[in-house]
Order: sequence, then C-alpha cells, then structure tokens
Amino acid sequence: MSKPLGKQEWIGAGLKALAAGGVEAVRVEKIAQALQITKGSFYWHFADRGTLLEALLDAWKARSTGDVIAEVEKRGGDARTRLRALFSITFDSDGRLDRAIREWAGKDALALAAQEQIDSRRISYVAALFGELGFAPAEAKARARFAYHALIGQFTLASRAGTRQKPNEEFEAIFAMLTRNR
Amino acid sequence: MSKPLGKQEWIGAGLKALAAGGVEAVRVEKIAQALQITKGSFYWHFADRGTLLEALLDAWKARSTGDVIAEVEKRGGDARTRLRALFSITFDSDGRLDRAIREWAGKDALALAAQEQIDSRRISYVAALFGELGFAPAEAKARARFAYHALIGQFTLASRAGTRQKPNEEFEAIFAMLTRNR
DNA sequence: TCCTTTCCATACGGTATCGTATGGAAAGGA
DNA sequence: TCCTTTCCATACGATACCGTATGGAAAGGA
Repeated sequence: MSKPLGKQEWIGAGLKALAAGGVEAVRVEKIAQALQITKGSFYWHFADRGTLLEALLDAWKARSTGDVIAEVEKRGGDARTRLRALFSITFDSDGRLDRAIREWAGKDALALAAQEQIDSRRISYVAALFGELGFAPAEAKARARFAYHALIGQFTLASRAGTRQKPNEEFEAIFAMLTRNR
Repeated sequence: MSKPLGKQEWIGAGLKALAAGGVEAVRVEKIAQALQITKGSFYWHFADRGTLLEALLDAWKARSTGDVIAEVEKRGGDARTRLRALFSITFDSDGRLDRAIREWAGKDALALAAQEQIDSRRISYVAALFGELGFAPAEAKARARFAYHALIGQFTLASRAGTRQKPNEEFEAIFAMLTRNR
C-alpha cells in the first residue's frame, strides 16, 4: 500500500459526495469506488454509514462557524466588507454543501440541529454588523434575518448550473436596500 | 374491485410522498402500499417511475401558476392583500411540496425547468404588484426579487417541525421594509 | 524469525426497488 | 354463452447497498 487512508480521506470524499448529490448520494460503496479502495477500509475506520454522516456534519460545522467568523474579523474592513466576506467564505464556492445540509435537515434531526446552530450564529453576527452601521438592536436583528433569508433564498434559487446570475449584483442590491433608510 | 384507480390516484399519492420525503421517497412499491394495491396497477397506468415523476411535475405546475394568480386576482384587494394571498395560496400549507420540488430541481433538469418557470412567473406578478404600489419598473422588479428570495429563504429555513416561527410576522416585517421608502 | 497490529480485499447473506411476465377476475358487448 | 378489454395480483430476474466475516499483506517489534 502506498499510503494508508485515515478517516480524513473518507470524510473528505464524503463531503464531496454530499455536496454533489445530497445525503442520498453518500454511499459507502460509491465513495470507496471514488477513493479507489474497497468497503473493507471503510468498515475498518467507521462503525457504519451513520457514523460517517455524523462526522460529515461535524466537519461542516467546524468549517462553517468559528473559523469563518474569525477569519472575517481578521480580514477587517467596514461592516459592508465583512458582510460580503462572510457570505463569500461561508458558502463554499457555489453553496452546494450548504444546500445539501439544509436539504438533509428536513429529514434528519441531527442535521437540523447542526444547521439551526450555524444559521443562528450567522444571523447574530450579521445583526452585530448592522448594529455597527447604526441600527438599533431590534432593527438590526430584523434586517439581519431579512438579509440572511434573502441570501439563502437567492442561493436556493440560483445555485445550480445554468442559472447563475451574478450573485454579487444581487448581494449589492440587497445590501443597498437594507442600509438605505437608517 | 370496488372502484378501479386511475392515474389521478397515483399522482395524488405521489405528490403526498414527494411533499413528505422528497423525490427519493417517491417509490412505486411504497406508494402502492399506501394505496393498498400492488405494483401491477402502477405499471398498467404508467410506463415506469420516470413517467410518474413527470406527471408529478406537471401536476405541480398546474396547481402553482395560472390558477393561483387568477384566484388571487379574483379575490381582489389592494396590492398588499394580494401579495399576502399569493404566498398563502402558492405555498401549500407548509411549503413542503415547494421545498421538495426545489430540492429535486438541484438534480434533475426537468424539475429545474419547472421550478424556474414557476419562480419567474411569480416574481413577475409580484413585481407588478410593487408597480401598483408606485415603484418604478426597475425598482419594482428589484424589490420583487428581493421579497421573493426572502420568502423562499424564510420557508427554506423555517418550514420544518419545531422551527416554525410565525411566518406571518416575518411576512409583515418584510412587506413593511420593502414598501417603506417609496 | 515469529507474533501482533494495522489496513484492506473478497465473498456472503439480506433488504429494498425496479421492471417484466403471466394469469385471473370483472364487466360489457356480440 | 364466448370473446375482449380493463385492471390488478403474484412471481421473477436483476441491481444497488448495507454490514459481516474472514483472510492476507505490510510493518514493527521482541
């Protein structure tokens, strides 16, 4: 064997499958095939498919929260800049992983918990940014929810091949509308 | 036999399954079980599973467009009233069917086409309503897209058991924000 | 060298579905 | 009555996955 795989490789391939085809596409035999290895390896590292799914959720949570917000803060800039950075980082290139998790959350309690956790953190952070822009707490929170919902909706509607319609423009429009009448 | 079933019964049960568990849950043997009948009937009325799926898409399109907007217009009222009526009718009780289709659209070209068709019609209609409220065409369209995205986002985030958070309040907030600075 | 641990290949048994094949029952003519 | 059409039951063959069982190869001690 050239280099024995560990859980990480399986999780990585699992995330790819998840982003590409949703939870239903996360099949141990398929992933094994993608990794050019056999199930034998999988069941050595994981108890069963469910365990992999949990690991995928954890991996997503890890890469979707703390790190992201910290990274945004590190980059600095005004509220607008950070808001934009948040979304561009948070949603991976095309938002597929997020979509897949959201879809998954409709059927699984664990996924739902993970998603709600992430959503609420993001919204709180966005609310703080609006606060920095001069909005009163309640108004900031309302606008944050609004902005977040609109972004989610935009991704939900547009993030598929062939439909992509300049998400930046959409973002700018939303931002302009939400920061207008302070 | 008490009353031989037709395609309609299968489509109805199919829509239920679709709304409840997504495309993946639309299984001919499962639906047959729900209808308390056997596959024999299914394959008499339909060529295969794919044919049923197409029929489901058509059924959804039919109940999601023409009829809805016409119904809203029939009810009358001001723009705000109609806007509210549009969403309450358009999304069935909890928006599950819409969600399922949207999810499906991420993997299937036919579903994607159907969904885009419906979305664009709804957005155009909403834009018209904003126009009636006094916004210039471009602005009306922008706000319409915004409102629609936010609603979709809101449904996407909130339409699951346990998370329901007064969609009406959310709607009112969105509406208020979007009609404020004319 | 011999044993143990780590990691993976292979072969099985089991379930869920799909789509097909085939036969039968009910109902309506001819 | 006999034939035909409509609609459904049942049995099959085939595929995709799951999780288990078992054996072997590589590597590192002892």
